[in-house]
Amino acid sequence: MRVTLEHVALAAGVSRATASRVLTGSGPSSPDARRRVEEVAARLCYVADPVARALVNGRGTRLVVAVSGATDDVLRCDHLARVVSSAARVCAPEGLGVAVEWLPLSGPEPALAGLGRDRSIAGVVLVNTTDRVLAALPTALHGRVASIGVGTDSVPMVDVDTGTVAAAISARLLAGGRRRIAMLAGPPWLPCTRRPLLAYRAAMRAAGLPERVVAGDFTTASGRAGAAEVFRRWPDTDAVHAICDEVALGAMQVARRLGRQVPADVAVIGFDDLPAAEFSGPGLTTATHPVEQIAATAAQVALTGAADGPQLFPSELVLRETA
Amino acid sequence: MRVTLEHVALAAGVSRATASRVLTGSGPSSPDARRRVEEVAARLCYVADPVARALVNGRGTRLVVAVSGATDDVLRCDHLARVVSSAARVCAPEGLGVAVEWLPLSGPEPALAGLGRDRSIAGVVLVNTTDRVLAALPTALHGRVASIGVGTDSVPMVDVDTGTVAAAISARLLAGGRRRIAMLAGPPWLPCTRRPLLAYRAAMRAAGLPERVVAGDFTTASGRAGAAEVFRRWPDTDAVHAICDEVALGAMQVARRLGRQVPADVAVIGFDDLPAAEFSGPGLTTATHPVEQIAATAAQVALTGAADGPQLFPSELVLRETA
DNA sequence: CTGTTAGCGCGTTCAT
DNA sequence: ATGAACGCGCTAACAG
Repeated sequence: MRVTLEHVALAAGVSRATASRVLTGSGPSSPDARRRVEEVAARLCYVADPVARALVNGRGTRLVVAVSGATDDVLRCDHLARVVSSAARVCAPEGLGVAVEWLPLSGPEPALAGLGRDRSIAGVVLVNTTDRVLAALPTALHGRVASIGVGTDSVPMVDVDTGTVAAAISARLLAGGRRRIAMLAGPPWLPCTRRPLLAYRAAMRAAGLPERVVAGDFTTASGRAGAAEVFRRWPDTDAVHAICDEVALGAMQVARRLGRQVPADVAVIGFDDLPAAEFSGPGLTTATHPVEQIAATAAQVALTGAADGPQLFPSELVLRETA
Repeated sequence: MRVTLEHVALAAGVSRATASRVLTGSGPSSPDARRRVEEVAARLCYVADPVARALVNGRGTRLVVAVSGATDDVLRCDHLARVVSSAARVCAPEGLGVAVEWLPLSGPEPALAGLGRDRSIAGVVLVNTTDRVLAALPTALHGRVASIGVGTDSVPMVDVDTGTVAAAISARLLAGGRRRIAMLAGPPWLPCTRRPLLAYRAAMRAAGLPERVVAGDFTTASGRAGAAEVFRRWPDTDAVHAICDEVALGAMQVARRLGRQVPADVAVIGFDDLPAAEFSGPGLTTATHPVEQIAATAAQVALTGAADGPQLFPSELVLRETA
């Protein structure tokens, strides 16, 4: 039934070792043997068992996407789904699968330590990494880990260039005559959200304008709560810079409910360029986020260990009607 | 460095076999031995290597999500991402990973046959299954496959109850006074899209109304093209029943571009309840689609082989402004 | 109930 | 250049 290396070697009249050398391309082999083995392998549709292969060379069979968050609800978000799916596409050709793991924000770190011990793990992609996780990263993982968002000297990072695009967003709002600009920022414990926040602050300082910052997370509920707080504390706010589209969409709902016209009274800009941004009425001005490309790169880096310094992908403004 | 079963057995003063029996719970073991082994395993943070385990009992290390489609772009869609991510959540605790594979619509079937041969595959979840794939399914996969959409006697199916909800959608449109109702249907080669189509036809027939069907796929581009064709062939159309939200959103764009008011002139109903449906202006009336739940169930079935007949999950209408 | 033995399928030393 | 032998970590069959 199952065609193994043994069958191939037997049919080709060589030993398993020779057949292995030919098929993996490692080690010497005579042109004659090579031809025969390859012919037999093709005819028998032989494919090496990734499991046995992983066992012997200890490379593991799966890439783990590890997500930090307060609860394991973080495993349920659409953004993560895109990351996982994209990683799965780059893993499939190697015979590898993708798994997801939740890294709690606080409490002991059994999950993280477990990743270092698990021999079946070929690589780890960190998502929403915290300083705490970075510090506690098992050394056993060095060389086969990548982080989406923020990294360290020993863990390579991949992300979209949120700093540059956040500056462009501030510039866009200022150019449109807005002067009382609020930012709906990300969670303070999430290092990768600091870049857009710093860019916003720098822009406000350069323009001689006050900062109006409310922290939250990436949900529309957070957008609603954040906008409510903004308009309560600073009723004359004429622009909202949201950390992401979902937050922006939630903020728009509240703005309208409070009698503000968008964009006449309040301009809104998000980030991610989700499908919802195109179809919202009015169309949400936002910026692109190459999630799939970032995830694919992170997976490659985690698997190969080949990191050529931090990788920042560009983001482009998508101008619609809200700003 | 690496703590293996050998270490645990040694430290507990028993043989590997006994330690294995204790930890897997298979086979007899004295209470005394059990206590010692478990204590040592916990202290050493021992976790069995899923790779070695998979090699010996031949259960495989990954679940493959196999998607039929004209091109491998089907691996890039958001819906699939949700399926993969959800499957990954149920696989992770078992030490399994998830992979994705593209099954071409035509040409030879090396991909499908390869899945049957690959010993590293613990289970297969079919997505967008065609009759052709179902017919060519390797018997080696029997008992560890599940299909999202449509199945056969030997491959269990899991899906949302599209027939019932499509009937409810037709009823809603009719109750709203619509009489010239068009359907933007799915690809004819995709069996699982036949249920909503049949429900629509039955409703039209029962109401003594003519059918207006245009086939397409699940993209907004297809929604735009479909709507353009609908309004060209039947300019008096007063309602559009779209196979999914993306199509509905595209159709709405075209309807407005053509001077139709939504919902005054044309009612629109989609399916999926995507985030974009909530934020579109006007809010899109649609129906829920428990994608994550379906995918999780399909993964369970594929992994355990425990299929209690076809599983249909209910869908509920979400009434917003477009119908 | 337990320990010993024998593989699972493959890569990789060693000899030759 | 090739083949024999060993080992990866674990479970299953057997004998005690």
